[in-house]
Amino acid sequence: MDKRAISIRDVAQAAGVSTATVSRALNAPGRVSEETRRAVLEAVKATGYSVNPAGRNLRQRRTGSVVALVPNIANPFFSAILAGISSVLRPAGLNLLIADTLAGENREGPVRDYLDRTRSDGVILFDGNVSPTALEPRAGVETPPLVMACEWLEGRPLPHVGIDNAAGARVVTEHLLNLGHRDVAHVMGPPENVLTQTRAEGYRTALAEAGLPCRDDWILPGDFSLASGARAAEMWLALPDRPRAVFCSNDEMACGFISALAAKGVSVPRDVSVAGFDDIELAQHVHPPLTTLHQPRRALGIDAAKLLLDLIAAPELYGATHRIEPVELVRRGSTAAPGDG
Amino acid sequence: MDKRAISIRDVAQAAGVSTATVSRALNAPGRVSEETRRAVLEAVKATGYSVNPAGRNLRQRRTGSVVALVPNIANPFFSAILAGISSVLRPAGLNLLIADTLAGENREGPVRDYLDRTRSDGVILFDGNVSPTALEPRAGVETPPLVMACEWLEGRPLPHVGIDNAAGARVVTEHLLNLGHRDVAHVMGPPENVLTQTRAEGYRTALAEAGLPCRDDWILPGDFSLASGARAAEMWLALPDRPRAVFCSNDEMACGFISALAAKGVSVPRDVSVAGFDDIELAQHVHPPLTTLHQPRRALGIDAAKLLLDLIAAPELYGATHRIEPVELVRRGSTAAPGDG
DNA sequence: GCACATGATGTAATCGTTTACAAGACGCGA
DNA sequence: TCGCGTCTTGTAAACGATTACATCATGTGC
Repeated sequence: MDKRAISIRDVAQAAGVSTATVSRALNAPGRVSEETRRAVLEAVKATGYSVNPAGRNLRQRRTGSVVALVPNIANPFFSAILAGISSVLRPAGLNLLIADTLAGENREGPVRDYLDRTRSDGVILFDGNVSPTALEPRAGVETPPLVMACEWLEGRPLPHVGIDNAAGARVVTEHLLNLGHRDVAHVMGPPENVLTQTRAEGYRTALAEAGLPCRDDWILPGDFSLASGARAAEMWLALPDRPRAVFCSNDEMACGFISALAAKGVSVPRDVSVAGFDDIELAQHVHPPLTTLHQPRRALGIDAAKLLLDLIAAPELYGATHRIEPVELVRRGSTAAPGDG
Repeated sequence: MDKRAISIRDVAQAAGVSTATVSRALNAPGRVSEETRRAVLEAVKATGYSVNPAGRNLRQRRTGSVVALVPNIANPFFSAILAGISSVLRPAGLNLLIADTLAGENREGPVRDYLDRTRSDGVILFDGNVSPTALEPRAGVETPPLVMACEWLEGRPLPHVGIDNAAGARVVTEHLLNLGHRDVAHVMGPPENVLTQTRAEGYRTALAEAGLPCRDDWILPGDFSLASGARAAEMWLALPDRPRAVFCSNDEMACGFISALAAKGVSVPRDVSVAGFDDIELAQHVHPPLTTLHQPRRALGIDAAKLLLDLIAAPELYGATHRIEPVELVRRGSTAAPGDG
């Protein structure tokens, strides 16, 4: 048994042809004769050869992998999306790399690292808060195609996959209004986040359409975390005239909100209706189960990966392509008409 | 501006040295004179050079990446573990690849694909149900170091990181016994799974130690899914003498169990105490919050990655190393003394 | 019978690094 | 002064694939 792994040379020798022919037989079967193709395939089987990606990548100036940059790997919101991405990438022969933008001190680091043709063939970026300079072209560094997913960068036309957040927020708010509520509060995400802003906009639009004023003191701060939802519940409790419906900008805050209320003996939805956004797994398991807006996470991942593959194949073809996945309101137990219980 | 990205040659030229010297200046600074080292670093900065991993990998016969093989990427149980892995890998200059063993038809595919030195520098395998043949050495293929995490392969001495599942299950069962329960049922995971078997063993040990018989009709089948937990609840309801305590082999089933009971008007923990295993995020948010055994998931990921790095550095040094993380019982609302409520 | 297109294959360059080996300079002890 | 180890550097050979180009045989149209 040899020490070195078998290479294309061994196959060539076994088949009695040159390495060029072996390569052609495997990658462009139409360009060799039927006879040699068979001989090569047989030699491949006999030797147990499989191509060495490092060699191929070097020659072809590719990396064979696509990187998904998420704000935080530990956030389970992304797992279904990553599964979708993986399901597209694997058949295409590409590896899925993951990294988080929060790793280390500066948010830019990982983005800069991977936004480089020698490091990845393409990037799917889930973080809309990277500094704009991180995406600037740098001298001597070719940048691979980039797809924004879920979040996006304001004022920068980049390919994007996501949902219509404003419309979604509007649907949720209208659901509360349709139940008969006239006083609807809103718990916001982190202020600088595009999702926060867009969802708040949808909320305001729905109120305006219904001819209702938008009261500033009914807009409560948050940061998308469970804890901030609980804090918002405290603020809500302290309001002189508590609105009987609350739309939280994401599910985690809605869950935190509900559980903090439960601890204070306030009943949902009898005393207050609470709705969320995202339809994370937790949403259907809290008590009461959460009314929320469903994001098709696996489909989003699949879309993002497909779009990226298209861009890799033909970088110039696409301007700022957008793919918007449809969303759906999921009515569960956490919302009800003001009188009900 | 040149078309081709800048390579080590450009740096060599700018610094007036050979490429070998540039390489040494960057990778083994002690082996060049202080003077040339400075010149090289300056040239690097001036040109904006960064090493091309494909070239390096080819020469060094490495891939620069480690792959985590999970049964199912979409399962959020793994996200915190992956975050832990990533936090160790990144500083070490390694990429984290993820793939699932369920992708495609055969469970072996991805394992075979990545268990190859030309494909990955190391593998962390979370699936204990891969066919043993998938790990067999193959002619012409060098296998990279492999670390089993969470699950393991019976009768095969492989490096492993995880917890003591038998002891954990025993602690949970003892908790129920200490509350005063004498009748404790058990909901099992998929029969062929090592975790299922080991946790069941811990359950039986605890019963035996307490001098209690282990009744076969109180051992209910399941498959680790929420739905199977709900089905187990139906079976429990149908039992002639319902045991007043149930230990579910994982949290998902415990949650399914509880919510199915709630639908039937059975109250937890008043009518029956329910405990789980894992302490997934959901556990603290169901109603009532679940008593369970906490697995330090991030720490497990960190451990697995560190062990793998050690193995990569010195493959021969380690036999079947095991690293066992301590676990902890988390008492929440789902368990109580038989009389309470 | 000739010019030329077509198809199949081999030769060798190339991708960008690292590193074995060699070589020159220098200092030091005998 | 000579021999030898140590430092520093350069030359060139890998690593393993793909592919531009050349070559040669064969077939086709006139």
